[in-house]
Amino acid sequence: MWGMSLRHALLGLLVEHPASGYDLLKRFEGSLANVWPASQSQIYTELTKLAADELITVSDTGPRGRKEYALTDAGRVELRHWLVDSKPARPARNPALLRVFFLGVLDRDQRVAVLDEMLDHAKRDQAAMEHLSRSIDWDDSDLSRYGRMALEWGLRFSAMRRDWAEWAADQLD
Amino acid sequence: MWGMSLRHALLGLLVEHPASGYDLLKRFEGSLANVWPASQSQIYTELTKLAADELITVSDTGPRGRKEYALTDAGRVELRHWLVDSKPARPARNPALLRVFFLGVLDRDQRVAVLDEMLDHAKRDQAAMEHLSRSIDWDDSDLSRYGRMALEWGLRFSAMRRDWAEWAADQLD
DNA sequence: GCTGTCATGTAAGGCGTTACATGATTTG
DNA sequence: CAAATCATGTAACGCCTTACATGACAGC
Repeated sequence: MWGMSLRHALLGLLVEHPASGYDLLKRFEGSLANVWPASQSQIYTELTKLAADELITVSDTGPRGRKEYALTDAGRVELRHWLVDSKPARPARNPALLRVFFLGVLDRDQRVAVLDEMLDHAKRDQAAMEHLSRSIDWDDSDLSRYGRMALEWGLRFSAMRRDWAEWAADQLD
Repeated sequence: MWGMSLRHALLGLLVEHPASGYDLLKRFEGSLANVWPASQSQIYTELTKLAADELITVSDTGPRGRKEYALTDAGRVELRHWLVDSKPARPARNPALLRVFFLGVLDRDQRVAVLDEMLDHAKRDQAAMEHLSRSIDWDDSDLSRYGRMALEWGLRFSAMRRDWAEWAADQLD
């Protein structure tokens, strides 16, 4: 029962208005990509399953086989349920930190290079998020409001990684 | 080619001395669990594959079918290669933040509850890591040294999440 | 002798990635 | 009419989780 967050991301995006798989795909390429990346094939597959489970329905069809999906009442219930009851996520895998663990295998120059790369990465992410912050036109919808909150999380996270990488590089005697 | 970090975690742990699947499992239940959780079945399966690929070999056998694995030269090369060349990990999925995105679906009390839960979670993680920090006997090995660096990352991360959750709760009303 | 720990292995099923495959419609 | 975009769907393969399954050895 736990996990399956793609389902809930899709349900969440359908709260405001119906959308096609293609529309939803675009949303996942935007700000959502930072929080929950999803591929085209995954989205279409999951939409089919959601429809089979009657959490969404095809509300309209358009040119080129376009199918617009709308949330059902059951879908809305499921989304609320997940929002309220989903238990804390277990520790995420962190490939970057895993590398840090084994830094002792490398020589000094290589260690410095690894930490530099992490620093750069953090800086680039921060820049990207600041750009995102400026490029999105924030209206006063709920998604804007809470999307901004999520973005602030990302900004603080990047800042933390930046600070840590600087501190860590300092620690290398 | 990218991904497959469990392999490299296992190779990394075998750098210092040979170990059995069971030994390695214990390591994954300890500090490594915060960075790269792995289950028993996964570890045994991956060790078999690593042996088939000749990155490790069975260096000794013991009672109860115990098999001790040691790193081969090829394994050491592969580990170094991964450490130096593995490209930045793409954005991790973040179920907690995904919930934040859709907070608008809930009513005020429920929103507060979600953010409170995130705050608690961050506090608990921080306490757990501080406990870990005290309970591990840090020697002057590489793994201790860089393990401490990774732990510092975790502490800063928890602190950031704590601060963010407090800020976000403030934003609500 | 019983219990706990040591010790390894396999199978089913879900989720994710990449790649393949196809075709309609709009726009210049 | 050519190219870009819109639009959906399927298949193969890998990783991870959960559960099942088995048995040897040590200490009491």
